[in-house]
Amino acid sequence: MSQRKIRNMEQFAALSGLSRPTVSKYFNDPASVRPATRERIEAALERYDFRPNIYAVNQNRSLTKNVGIVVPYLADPFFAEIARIIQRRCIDAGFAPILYSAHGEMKLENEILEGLTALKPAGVFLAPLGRLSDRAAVARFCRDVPTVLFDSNIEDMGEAFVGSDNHSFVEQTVDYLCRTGAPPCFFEMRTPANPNANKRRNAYLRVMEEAGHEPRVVQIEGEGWAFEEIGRRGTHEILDSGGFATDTVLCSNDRLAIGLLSACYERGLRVGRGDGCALRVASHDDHPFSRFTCPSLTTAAHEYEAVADKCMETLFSLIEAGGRFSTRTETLIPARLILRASA
Amino acid sequence: MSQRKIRNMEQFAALSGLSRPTVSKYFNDPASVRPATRERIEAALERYDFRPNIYAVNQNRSLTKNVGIVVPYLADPFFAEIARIIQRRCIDAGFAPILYSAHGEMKLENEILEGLTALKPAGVFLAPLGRLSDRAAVARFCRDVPTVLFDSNIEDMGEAFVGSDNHSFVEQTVDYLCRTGAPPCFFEMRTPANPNANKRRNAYLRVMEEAGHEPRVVQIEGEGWAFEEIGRRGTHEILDSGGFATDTVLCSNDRLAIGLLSACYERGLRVGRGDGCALRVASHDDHPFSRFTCPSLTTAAHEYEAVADKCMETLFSLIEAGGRFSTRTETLIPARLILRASA
DNA sequence: CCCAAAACTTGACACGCGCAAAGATTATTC
DNA sequence: GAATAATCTTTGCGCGTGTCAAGTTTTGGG
Repeated sequence: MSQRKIRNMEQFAALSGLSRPTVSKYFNDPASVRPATRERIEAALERYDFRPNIYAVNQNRSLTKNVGIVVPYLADPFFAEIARIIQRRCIDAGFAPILYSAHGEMKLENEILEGLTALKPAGVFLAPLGRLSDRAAVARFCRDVPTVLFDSNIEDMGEAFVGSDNHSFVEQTVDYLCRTGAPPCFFEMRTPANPNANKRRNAYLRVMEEAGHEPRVVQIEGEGWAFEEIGRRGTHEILDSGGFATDTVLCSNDRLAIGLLSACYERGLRVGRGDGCALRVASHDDHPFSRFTCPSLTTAAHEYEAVADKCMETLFSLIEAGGRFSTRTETLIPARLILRASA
Repeated sequence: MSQRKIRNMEQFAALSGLSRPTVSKYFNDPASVRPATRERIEAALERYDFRPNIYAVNQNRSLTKNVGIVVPYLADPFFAEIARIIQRRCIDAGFAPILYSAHGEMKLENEILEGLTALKPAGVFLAPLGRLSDRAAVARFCRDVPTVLFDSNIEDMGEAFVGSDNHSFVEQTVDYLCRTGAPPCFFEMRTPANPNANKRRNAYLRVMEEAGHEPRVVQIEGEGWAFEEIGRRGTHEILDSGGFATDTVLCSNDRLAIGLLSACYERGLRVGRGDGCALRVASHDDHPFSRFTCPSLTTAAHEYEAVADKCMETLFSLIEAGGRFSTRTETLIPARLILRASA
């Protein structure tokens, strides 16, 4: 490799014995130049290791190759995992994904959206904070940037939504629990940030009624994203004041369940479906750690890959459609029940 | 707010009744213009909502406001947490942090570094993969971009290193365990990806010898980043073949410990320091979930905030120094012992 | 070998802003 | 109120690439 540094495409074109416009064409679409020409460029590319200045490139483009991925809380392994998969898909598709986390704060989400607008991305995957989102700011963003909402739906916002079929999640866990023991009560936060929580509660109510069981919802207090601690404290409070109404608890999500299991352990309460167990616990999400709780957690799993694939597919057609869909589509992906030791 | 869209700074300057260079000065440093002028610009800003085109801005700046943050595996909550704090600090300091995860793959780490070079960042925080890193690629990157290594040290690479004082971590856990019961054996992966693992083993050997105890290292097989599963399987294998040499186990890191605790639970083996407990377990990192394991995990905690602060401080002085330090500094931050139920 | 089509070169303008020099206008100080 | 400093305006070049039009060369088919 030559030591000499290439300053711009002009120089590089000269070194490869071609004109700058031809080289420019190549970088925009390698298939648009004659094979022999492509080979010459690629040979030169190996020797001189030149990359077009992305700032100069994007200055004239109205549409960049950037794709934004915005999640509400990256320290939540569920989002880390889904972001990881989407990001990989973007790279494989030739896009430049940029990952952002709002860290649970509205202010930060707004800042991210504003900064992202300035990047002129080809498209954005946005999992909004939910209840804490600044709806006006999100709406403004969706107006300016082709956006696919995921995980957390906000009505009429973005060009499409890809998320979980919460009814499928709850139906499967409730069905299983009812089939194998007492009907579950439903354990959740009173004021959840995420709209999925409300959908899950409603699904629980419906499924229980359809099955002829009396639904019982247990709501605990707590704000923020420290779900495990909220679940742990809430469980202690419930156990201090008489315990759960049934011996079967269905948690709104795995992180609450992790806290619940932790509290049960602290009290010497055995959880599981065997003899000597005081409680059965199930949940939703298949959080990466739910395999390692004590006992391991029976849960309804997201189809991470399917969600990511559907997201990508949706964004592709959105980009091809020029950034707008005529009608907003909503895709809900069903769950997969995973039986483990807790229920 | 006027509906009319501002195309460029020229237009915006006209609308605020000023010249473009003055407005340009304002955006580069609001304090560099007269207060009266600033007010006029900010008034116009509220009415017209203009932002300089970042691509045009960065094209001419030799130094952008971008800061890269590269971690080896974002689905590991430890990295999610440290990245979160650093990112916030960057924003507060007026930088534009961009977060990347290599997802445990060398190929991806290389791609990230290449793409990051093209962004001409003011500086980069890099936590390399470690053993799996392409040393030549990392070296080349560090040559081109002002880099502060963190978490995982690679000799002589980057302008500075900020990480954990692994000796302090191990010293505190070993001391505590020896003081309160049997000296621990050391539980780790045979071929760890992260250099900290080796430092911890060496520290264990030294501290044990200094205390006059015989060190015992237990190594389990496994590749990749699924530490919990590796720890769980490894523990089962050990328990199948006679068990640990002592009733006290010190894990190299919390994620292995989570797997170990999971395996113990599956076998009905009680962990903790009370009567009827078969095993004491301690570890290192204060992983965000170690509070909720069963039992909760005694561990040596990273000073997340201190590490992040030191990282920022180092990058600031690096940027001020023009991207190069005359001598490479290494900062090691000691641990804080956190006593919980497992030991 | 000729001819049309395809692919290339040449030359030039555009993008939006940083930056610098020179002159004009304000603020500050004594 | 004059001298000085600070700030602003005007003018214009430069950054590296996209893109276009016109002209030139190469390619492939008959």
